[in-house]
Amino acid sequence: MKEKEEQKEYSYKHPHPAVTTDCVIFCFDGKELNVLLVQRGVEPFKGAWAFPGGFLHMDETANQCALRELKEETNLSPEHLEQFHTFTDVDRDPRERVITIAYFALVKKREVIGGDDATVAKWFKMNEIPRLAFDHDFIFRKALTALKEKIHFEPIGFELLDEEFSMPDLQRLYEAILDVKFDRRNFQKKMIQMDILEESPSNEKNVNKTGRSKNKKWRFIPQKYEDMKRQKAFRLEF
Amino acid sequence: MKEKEEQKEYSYKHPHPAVTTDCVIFCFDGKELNVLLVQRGVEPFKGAWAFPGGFLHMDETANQCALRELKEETNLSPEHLEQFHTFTDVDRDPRERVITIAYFALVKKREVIGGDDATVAKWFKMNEIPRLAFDHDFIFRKALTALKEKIHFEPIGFELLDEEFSMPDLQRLYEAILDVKFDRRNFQKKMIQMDILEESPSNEKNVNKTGRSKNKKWRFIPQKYEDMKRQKAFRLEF
DNA sequence: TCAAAAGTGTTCGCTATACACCCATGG
DNA sequence: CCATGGGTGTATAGCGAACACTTTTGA
Repeated sequence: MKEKEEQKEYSYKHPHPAVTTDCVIFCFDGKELNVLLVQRGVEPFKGAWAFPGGFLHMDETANQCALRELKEETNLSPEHLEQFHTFTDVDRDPRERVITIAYFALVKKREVIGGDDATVAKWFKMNEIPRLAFDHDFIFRKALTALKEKIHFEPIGFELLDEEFSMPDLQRLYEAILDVKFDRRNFQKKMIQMDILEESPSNEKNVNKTGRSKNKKWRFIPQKYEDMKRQKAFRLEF
Repeated sequence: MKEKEEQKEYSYKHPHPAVTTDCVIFCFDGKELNVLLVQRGVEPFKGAWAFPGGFLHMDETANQCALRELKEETNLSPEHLEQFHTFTDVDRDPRERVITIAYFALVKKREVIGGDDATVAKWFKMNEIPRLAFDHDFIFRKALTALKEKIHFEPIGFELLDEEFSMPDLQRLYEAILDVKFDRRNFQKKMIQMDILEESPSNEKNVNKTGRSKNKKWRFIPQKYEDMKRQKAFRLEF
């Protein structure tokens, strides 16, 4: 045993597990959900795909760690990371005892992604996701569940869309996330009466002879959402 | 520095945080929610009240750790522990870097509680909770929020009641947890039409001349809940 | 004896749901 | 030209919300 090469500088009276964060990042390509994966460059699971993440530093919170690793490995900086579960199975990492604090986030369309060093990062459509490293398959299933639950209570879906979007865009997004089909007219009615959207000014220019708009765009107004939330609970159900 | 006295036997190449679990345990005394606290016997925060919990062993999951500590410190063994958040503030423990995985659970009425060794454990009414050790005040607020959210989707409230309970009992429970007031008749109607309850056989014996029952009791039927859940989502809203 | 709790049904208004037509776009 | 997608309105049924009277219990 060459102890010199593997210097163990940090000692504790009791054993400590290693702690990592992992991020499940979703985007929407207009048709379906996509998920961001990075390809592992080192053992274990070298070559396999996994969620971006890494070890917690002693001077950062888990949230900061997740943001840092995400920036390093994929150049993404989501506005809002949501911690959804901590995974602690004893054997989930073959190297040593590692627990991981998992986050999910939604990012607009397909912002730039690029590895820092040799990291390869890539978007995967939901039905093209390969077998993942470690217990990341399990983490992914939990993330999907957490996302579905969350979107019932918070209008986080808008983080996936451009500032201006059409009602069918929004509907496709919700249908992709919740894996259901809605009636167009009822979906629109519900969205409008929630009073968190605003018509785009450009709609006025696109009125045809019969008085109907074409290619109608909407905007999500966070302030309106805050106002609405104070009165009644947000509840997105169909 | 007397290194001998403080033997550091576990060494790592990179620094590792310590990992603990903490449990926020709720019970219902028929009128309001209560929370289980233990009094700390050692520094830091010696004498202060905190949630039962302790350090994660290397051969157990966080869930097992939470159950073990709970059993040791309070002699409780809840059927279902719900992990709701992991707290990672850098300075949340003055001794060293410690992150804690927090759980909440609901237990029936006032089952036995007793410390293992010198641990003092005690139920506190919601409005009589003292300042807590560490960041446990913060953890508590998060636990309450998590409980309220959870009870909208899962009929976990029944874990707090005896096998047989009256409708007013159940209503008081929900009112205590959600901090709202319901109309008796609408509450009962909603509960009944969810089709997860069953009348107690003893109700038949308690019918008076006018044909009404008195002291009517109900039971929660998990199987009915499973059946119902397959058809439509459980949604407890008023 | 009296006040508070508990058992029981009905009405109304809103909203979720189902549904049809016309126009625009692009292949 | 035709198929697909998108813009718009109405009718109905079911559920949530408001509400009153009587009996029982216990102070």
